[in-house]
Amino acid sequence: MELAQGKQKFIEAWGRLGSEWGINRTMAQVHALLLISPEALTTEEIMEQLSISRGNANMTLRDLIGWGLIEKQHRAGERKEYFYAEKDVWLIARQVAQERKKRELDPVLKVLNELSSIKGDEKDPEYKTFKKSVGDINKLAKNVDKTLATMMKAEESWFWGSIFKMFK
Amino acid sequence: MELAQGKQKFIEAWGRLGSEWGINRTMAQVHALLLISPEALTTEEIMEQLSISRGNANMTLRDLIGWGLIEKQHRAGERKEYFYAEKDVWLIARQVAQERKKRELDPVLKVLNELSSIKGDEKDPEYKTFKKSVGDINKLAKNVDKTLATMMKAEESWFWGSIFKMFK
DNA sequence: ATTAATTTTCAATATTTTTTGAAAGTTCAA
DNA sequence: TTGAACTTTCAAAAAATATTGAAAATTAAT
Repeated sequence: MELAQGKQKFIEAWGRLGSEWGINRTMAQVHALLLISPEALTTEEIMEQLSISRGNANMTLRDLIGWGLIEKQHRAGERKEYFYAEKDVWLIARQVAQERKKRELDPVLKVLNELSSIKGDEKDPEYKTFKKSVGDINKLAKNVDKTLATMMKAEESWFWGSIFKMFK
Repeated sequence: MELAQGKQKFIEAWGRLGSEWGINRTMAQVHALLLISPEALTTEEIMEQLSISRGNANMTLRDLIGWGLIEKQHRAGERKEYFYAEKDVWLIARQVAQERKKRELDPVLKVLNELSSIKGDEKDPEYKTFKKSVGDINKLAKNVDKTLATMMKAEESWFWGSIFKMFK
């Protein structure tokens, strides 16, 4: 396979994966494009390479900055802004984990905790089943939460090293 | 908070989380409803409680069966089908992990492996960056893959026990 | 201050995804 | 076999989400 073809495939695959996981396809594709670009790109170049509009490019780039995945760069004597992607994949993974934890897991944990404190008749099967399921999910979610928090502070080699030692 | 109110909140929260993670909102809500039901429910009851159409209920229930999260039950002398959700949360987590791995992670790993084998000029920054990023993502994805495979076979207490020992 | 380059905004439009509901299909007891 | 109970299908409609593009806002050099 040719490099140019490979790039296309990578951008497509990343976009598909993103949309299956609740991330806007275009956002994943812009990220993919920047990930494999040695140099920072301008909005113009991104628009052209992915055939998207200026408005779309602008909003998507802003979101990616919000996720901490890319940064704006300025060049002396130039008005244009350049965009460059963080290339450290472990850092990216932690960044995404952190954002999704904050935006999605934390709010659910809050609700689960509220729901865990509902009182009722222990003889009522409706109440018992509700309490059991909510309680179990709450415990699982807390474990996930703690693990993510640790992962966010960890070095990649240490993290996977420990995982695989544990699974040996 | 009342139990009835709590149930509503749980169904809503589960639906929201589902849609943020690429799972159809209705599917997550039907699953939530069944999770907190001590008894199996009929299509009719599900339609009514969630205010959804027969067609929607039917398709959603079939999907949930496909994910291995609920099962059909028959009752002697009755024509109607009843639906009952697996209540073991750890089993549910493993089931979901397994399905998503199969449907989404495995295809991406296949593409990444192909892309990793592309040859090119080591002096070309375009090639070098492509190769590095794809290679790094590939490694990370393989680690995730192995960890999920182990999790799928593991007992809950053992799994979290090991995780937290490791992070101590 | 002016202006040309560039970025941002957002109402309108397009696309994708989900849902509906009625018709067709199936099942089984009589 | 018939027909009532129930399930499945799927084309059409609705809802949700993403994208466009042109106008407005911003910026910085002169």
